[in-house]
Amino acid sequence: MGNSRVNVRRVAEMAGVSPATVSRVTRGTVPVSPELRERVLRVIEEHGYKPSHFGRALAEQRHGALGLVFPGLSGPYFSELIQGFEAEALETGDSVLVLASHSRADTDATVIDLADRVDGMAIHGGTVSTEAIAKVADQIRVVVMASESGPAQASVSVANDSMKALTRHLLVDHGYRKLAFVGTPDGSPDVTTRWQAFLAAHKAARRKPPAEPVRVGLQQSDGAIAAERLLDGDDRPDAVVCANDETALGLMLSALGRGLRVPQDVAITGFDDMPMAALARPALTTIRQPIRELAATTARLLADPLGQPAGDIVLPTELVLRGSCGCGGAP
Amino acid sequence: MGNSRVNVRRVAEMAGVSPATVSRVTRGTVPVSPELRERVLRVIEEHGYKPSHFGRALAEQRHGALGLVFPGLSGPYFSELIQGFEAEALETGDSVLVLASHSRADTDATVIDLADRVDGMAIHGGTVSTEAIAKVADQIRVVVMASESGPAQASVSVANDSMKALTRHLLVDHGYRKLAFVGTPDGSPDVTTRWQAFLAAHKAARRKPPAEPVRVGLQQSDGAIAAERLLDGDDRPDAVVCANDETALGLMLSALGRGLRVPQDVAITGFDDMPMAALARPALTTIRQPIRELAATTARLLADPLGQPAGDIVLPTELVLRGSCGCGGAP
DNA sequence: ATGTTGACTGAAACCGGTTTCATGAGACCG
DNA sequence: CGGTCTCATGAAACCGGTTTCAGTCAACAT
Repeated sequence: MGNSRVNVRRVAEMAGVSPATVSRVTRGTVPVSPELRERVLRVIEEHGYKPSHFGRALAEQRHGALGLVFPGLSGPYFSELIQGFEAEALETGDSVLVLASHSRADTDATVIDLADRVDGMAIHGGTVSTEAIAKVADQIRVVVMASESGPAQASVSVANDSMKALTRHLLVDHGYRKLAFVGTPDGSPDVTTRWQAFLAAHKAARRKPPAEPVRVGLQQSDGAIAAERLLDGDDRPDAVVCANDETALGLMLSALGRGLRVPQDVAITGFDDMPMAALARPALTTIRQPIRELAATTARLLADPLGQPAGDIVLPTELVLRGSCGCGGAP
Repeated sequence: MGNSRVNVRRVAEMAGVSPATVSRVTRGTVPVSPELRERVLRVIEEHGYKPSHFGRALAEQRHGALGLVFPGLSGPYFSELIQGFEAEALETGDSVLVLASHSRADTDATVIDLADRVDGMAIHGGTVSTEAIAKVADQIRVVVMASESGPAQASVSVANDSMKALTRHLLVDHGYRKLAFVGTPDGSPDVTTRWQAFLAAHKAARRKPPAEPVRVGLQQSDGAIAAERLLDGDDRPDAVVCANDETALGLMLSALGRGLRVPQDVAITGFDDMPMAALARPALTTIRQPIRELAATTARLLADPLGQPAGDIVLPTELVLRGSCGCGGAP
C-alpha cells in the first residue's frame, strides 16, 4: 500500500505546490484556494500520505502525550483512574504514557526521564519524591492527584474528611466501642488523611484514642492479612474501618469464611464505593469517591493551555450507608 | 537552571567542536579523543544540555515507545499485565503508551492512530478487530496476547487447556454431578478456550453437556451477579467453574454472605491464582497462569530487533488445588 | 486612474539530532 | 623515505513537518 515512503515535499512536488501549502491543507489552519486544495487532497488520497508524527512533534515542540504515574497496584481503583484519564486525554488527541512499575529506588530517575517525552504529567500521591516532582514541574506542567499541591503544581484530590463522618456514625449512631483501622498512614496521602479523620472523630466523640492502625497495603489480599491479625484473637474489634473497599472486601470475605457474621460479630466499612461494594452480602458501607472524575479533571488541567487555576481542587465524596456497618433492615 | 534552551549546535559551538562530535559523545557510539570528549562533557555539564527527544526520534526514526492495548477492565489481571510489560520495556529504555478506554466503536480507529506513535504494539485478545490488527501490523510490529497469532503477528498466550484437567478433577475425583460455568465465551479468546476445555472435559468423562454458561463479565462484581442467578434458585449447581479468580471470589463472597458453605454447599474454582486466591477462606482452587511473564515475553518480542520467532508462544499453567473445590483437610 | 486592502502562495528558515562521506594527520610497513 | 592504513573529526545531508515573511494578484474605495 502507498505507505509512509512519501513526505510533504514529495506530495508538494506531485501536486505542483509548495510544502507549505500541503501543510496548510492537512492542518486546515489557513484557507487554501479550492483548486489547490483539491489537487493536494487527491495526491494525498492516491498515495496514502499521513504526516509523520516525528516531524510534526519536532516542529510543534509538542509530544501529544500526557504522562500518568501511579503506584504499581492492582485493583479497580487504578483501572478506573487510567480509564478516566485516558478518556479525557483522547478528547484532545493526546496519548497516555503510563509509569506503573515500582522499584521505588529508581522511580525518581524514571519519572524525570519521562518528563521529556510528554507535555504534561499527572502524578499520583505517594509515588514520587517531592524533589523529583519539583524537577519535573520545572520542565513541564504537573498535576498531582490525591495529594497536596506544591509551589509549581496544582492538585486534584477528594474530600477524605468524610471519613470523620463515617467514624462518627460508627461510634455515635451505632455505639461501637472498639474500632480498628486497616491501612498504612504515610503510605499515601490519601490514607494519611483518612487515618487522621479517623483519629479526629474519636477525639470529637470524646473516646479514647484507637489502637495503632493495622499497617497493610491497599489490595484485597491485604484485607485477608489484616483479618488474621484482627479476627483470630480474643480482643476482636466491634468494627473495622478499612482504608479502601478492596481491603474491606478482602476482610469481609475472610470474616465470613471464618464463620463470623457481618455486621453482628464485626462491622466492616470501606472507602471508594466500587461496584462490588453494593453487590456484596452484606452490602458494604463505604464512602463514594469520584475516581473517574478525579482522573478526568487532572487530565483536563494538563491539557488546557489556559492558565492553571493553581491550588487544590477537592472533589466531593459521599457517605454511603449499607448493611455492613449495621444499618438497614436486611444485613 | 540551564535548561533546554541549548541544542547540539550551541553546545558544539561553545566546546569548539562540530555538532557531529557532540552527538558522538552523547551517544558513545564512536570513539572521541579524550581531550575533545572532556571539553564537550564540561560544556554539557555546565549548561545542563540534554538531547531533545524530538530531534533524536526524528533522526532515528524511532519513538522509543511501545503500545499496550487492552480492554478497559478493572482488576489485578490487567495491573499485573501493565507492570510486567512496563518493567520489560524499561529494560530497553522504551516507554509504554496504553490504550485502555473502550467505546468499542472507535477503538479500531484509535488503535490505528496509535500505530504511528509507537515502535511496536501489544494487543490483548478480544479488544480490536482483525482488520485493525492487520492494518497496524502492516506498519509496525504487533504481538497479540492471550489470543491466536495471525499472518503478520506473533502471539503469546497461556495454556488454557488446564481447564480441562480442572473440570475433570471436579467431575471425576470429586464426583460433582452438576457444574456451572461463569464467563462469556466469545467475549475474549481466553474465555472461549476455557469454555471449550470445560465442554471437552464433560465429553471425555461421558457426562451430558453442561448448561449454558452464565454470561457475565470478568470482574468481581460479575461474580456477585452470577451468584444471583446460580445460588438463589432450587437447582443450585454442585460446583461453579469461573472464568477467572475475580469472578470466583465475587461469587464466593456472595455465597458465604448468603450463609452457604463452600465447598460443602457449593464448590467454586477460578483461574489466575492471584494473591487473594491463596488467602481466601476457603482458599481458592484455581489455575495459575504467569501473567507477568506473559506481558514480559510480549514486550521482549516487540523490542527485540532480531527476527520474530513467528507463531505462537504458549506459556505453561498449573492446576492449584485448594479448599474451595473440596480438596484438603481444612476447608 | 491610483492607493489600499485582503487573500493566497512559495521560498526559506526553523525545530534538534544523527550519520555519511571526505579529509587530514599520524602510525606502520617495506 | 615513500606508500598504505587507521582513526578522529568536521562539513553537509538527512529525518519530516510548520511557520514566518515577503510578494503577487485582484477587488475595492477614492
